[in-house]
Amino acid sequence: MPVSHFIDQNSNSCLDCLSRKDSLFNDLSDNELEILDKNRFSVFYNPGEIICKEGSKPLGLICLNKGKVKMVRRRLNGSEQIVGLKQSVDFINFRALLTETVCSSSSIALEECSVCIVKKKDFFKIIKSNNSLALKIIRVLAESLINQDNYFVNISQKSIRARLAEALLLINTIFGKNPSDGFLNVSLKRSELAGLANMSTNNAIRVLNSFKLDRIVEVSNRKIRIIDMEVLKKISAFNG
Amino acid sequence: MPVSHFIDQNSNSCLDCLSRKDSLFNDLSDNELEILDKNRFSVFYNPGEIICKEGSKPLGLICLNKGKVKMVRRRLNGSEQIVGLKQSVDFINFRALLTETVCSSSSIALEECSVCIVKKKDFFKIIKSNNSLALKIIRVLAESLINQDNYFVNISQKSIRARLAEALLLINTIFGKNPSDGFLNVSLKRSELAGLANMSTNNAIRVLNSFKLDRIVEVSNRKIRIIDMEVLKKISAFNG
DNA sequence: ATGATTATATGTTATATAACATCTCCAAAA
DNA sequence: TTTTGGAGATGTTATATAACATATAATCAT
Repeated sequence: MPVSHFIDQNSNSCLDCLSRKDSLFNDLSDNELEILDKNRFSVFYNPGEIICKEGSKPLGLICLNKGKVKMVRRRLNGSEQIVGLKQSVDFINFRALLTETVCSSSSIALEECSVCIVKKKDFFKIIKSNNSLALKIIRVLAESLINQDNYFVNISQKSIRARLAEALLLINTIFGKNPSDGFLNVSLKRSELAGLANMSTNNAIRVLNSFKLDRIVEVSNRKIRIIDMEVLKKISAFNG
Repeated sequence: MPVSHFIDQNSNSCLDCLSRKDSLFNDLSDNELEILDKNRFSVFYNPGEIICKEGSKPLGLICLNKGKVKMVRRRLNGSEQIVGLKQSVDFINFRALLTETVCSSSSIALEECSVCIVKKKDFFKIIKSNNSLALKIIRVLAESLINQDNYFVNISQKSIRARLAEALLLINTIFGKNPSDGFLNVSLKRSELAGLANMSTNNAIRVLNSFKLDRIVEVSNRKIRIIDMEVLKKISAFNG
């Protein structure tokens, strides 16, 4: 499988990485970037491949430069629960790195992905000396706590209908839509929608079809287009 | 209601606050402590009183010196969901402070409580200049993300029986038991147990009674003693 | 292309949990 | 004392969602 068409963009150096501008590293000094860069390496993943597995410890700071990733944990019954979606330029399995514990979820490529891996030691060296970076990380972590909180409300309080609506809105927010045809910018199986909205695959299929009948979304295989965003928001908010 | 019996301990100065030793502030310099102390004030709360309300912004850094607190959010149907338990020396509504957003849950005193409130500006001044404190906060936040993650698994994957078992174990972990008689060190209504384990009050009552019949716990009104910790752990782990 | 495998669709049934309805008990107020 | 109200207990019913079964369609490997 060809992956070479996006090797060039990130593999030279952190200093001229285009993705860096949108990351937590946007205002590091050249000196700091050189430290991060020294032991850095890039890895490419094909769709479905595991980047970092639940239960293992991350090799280093994993920076998703290109592609889309799902964060997955296995349920007690064996099915998969999707606890997050990542795109460039997100850090992956970041909490596990910071706490030096095992990952509570696996990161799995949804499409061709390119990641950079920075040595843990190098990363810690920077945050130990760069207070403004540390403050940024605090803010990001605190924000993701709030996100998780909202996620929690969805799962614990809302009906499957509201949850699926929420899941579609989340996909729209994170991955966006194709500007030309308006379809959501990612291809997910029904079982993945189910994992994201925390319900059985069966119910994800049924609810999605009911949205389709109600002309709230357009569905053709795995391509989904949101027709009526407002109604979807109402459904997700009020269990409608 | 008399509260004066514990005023003395914390109201003098951050420098000689006994609780500080167990907090994130344990190795601040005297100079830094003086900054925190300058605009600090203490507040006492009676059981049931709201310390900081969901939807509001915290006045400053709220440091729980004494007493027990529940973190509560109101459900869509009006009932209360308990999203956390706090004891001394925890910071309360800390995320909202860090992100300067509104609180996603209310902090409510479970018994007589004493809190110190440090001016937001003073707190930020310290973390901006003290990198090792910033790193500690990063770690604490990352750890609470992991906690929330586990909480999430409970609520979304386990049966009510497993969830109630988990709730009892959590209470035991956070508040501990009375050394003399072994009863859990807090008095909660059935509806509060229900809120913590995310189920209807009815079901909390029923499941607790079934635990009692099975001789897993001893219950007398709101006093609960865990008899068989191992069985409780099994139930919470395997939906037993 | 063709068969094999996996995903999707849809009807039916089972089940966990919430909701409702009483009833009792206890504590605080009158 | 009586009264009142909230908490707890317990039986019954309703309902949302999962589980199962089977058929069809789509995707993948050969």
